[in-house]
Amino acid sequence: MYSIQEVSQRTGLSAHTLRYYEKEGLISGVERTPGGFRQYSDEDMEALGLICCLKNTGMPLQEIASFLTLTRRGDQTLEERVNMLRAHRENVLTRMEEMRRYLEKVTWKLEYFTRKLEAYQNDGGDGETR
Amino acid sequence: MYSIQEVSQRTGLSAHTLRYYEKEGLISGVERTPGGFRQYSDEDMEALGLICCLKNTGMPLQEIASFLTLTRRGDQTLEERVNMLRAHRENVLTRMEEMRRYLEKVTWKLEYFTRKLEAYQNDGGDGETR
DNA sequence: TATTGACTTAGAGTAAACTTTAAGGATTAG
DNA sequence: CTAATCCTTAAAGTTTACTCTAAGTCAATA
Repeated sequence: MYSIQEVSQRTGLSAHTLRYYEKEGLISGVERTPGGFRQYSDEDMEALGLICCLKNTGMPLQEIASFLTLTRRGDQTLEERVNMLRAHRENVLTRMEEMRRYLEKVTWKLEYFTRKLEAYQNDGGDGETR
Repeated sequence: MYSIQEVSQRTGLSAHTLRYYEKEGLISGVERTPGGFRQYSDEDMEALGLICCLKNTGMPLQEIASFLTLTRRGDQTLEERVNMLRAHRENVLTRMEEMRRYLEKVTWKLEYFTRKLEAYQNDGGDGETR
């Protein structure tokens, strides 16, 4: 079992954010000490791993919350979850491909500017304030 | 010369967004008709192309604005611009690699759930509400 | 000429994902 | 025991990037 601080360090999410995620329904059923402190189980950590994974590939928190709500409803929601993941995966692949194309253009621009800079420097643009 | 509607269609940015970008200093010096309507030149279109490119690779609008402000100051800012682009390119590459790793994990999860779903369906989970 | 529809501005409103604040209760090192 | 630290909730505030509204101006057409 892990305290909220430990979980924060392991996941890179702030304690604030962890509570926020709980409020938003991303995680639920986190155990508490008699004093009311959160105690995260390994299962919770597992779920948080998936949350980060989906978040970092651009899934909105609301959709992540839906996904994890389905997970809690058990195997009868497997098909829906598979569909969600499949759609998400396609989206990510599309975005990555788009990104790759845009990055190519950035690379060309960079090369163009680099050549232009060299020309400018060789041409006496350096420090010559005459 | 293009009207704001034409530019909107060509760039995929709404007319609202185009005016917003102007207000935020991303573009400037857009010509006007006697009546005050915006008339975008090919140069403006060129700049908008770069803006979209940088935006779609995740550069914040503020930074894009800085970049284009430097561009307007001319060749003496070439070095700074090259540095910005280089740094941006590195960031994008890093993010893409991170993305790739996260997507891999999503793919595993998807495969795992798919197998689990098949097992569930073959096991009579289909419509049997008994 | 009248009307439709696109354009103008300033400024308010929205959505997502936090982040901070306020006010106070619990736990632990010394 | 007590100070320091960590925890609690509810709610307000922040940032980014739009998006919309209101009130009015301009242009083309029937």
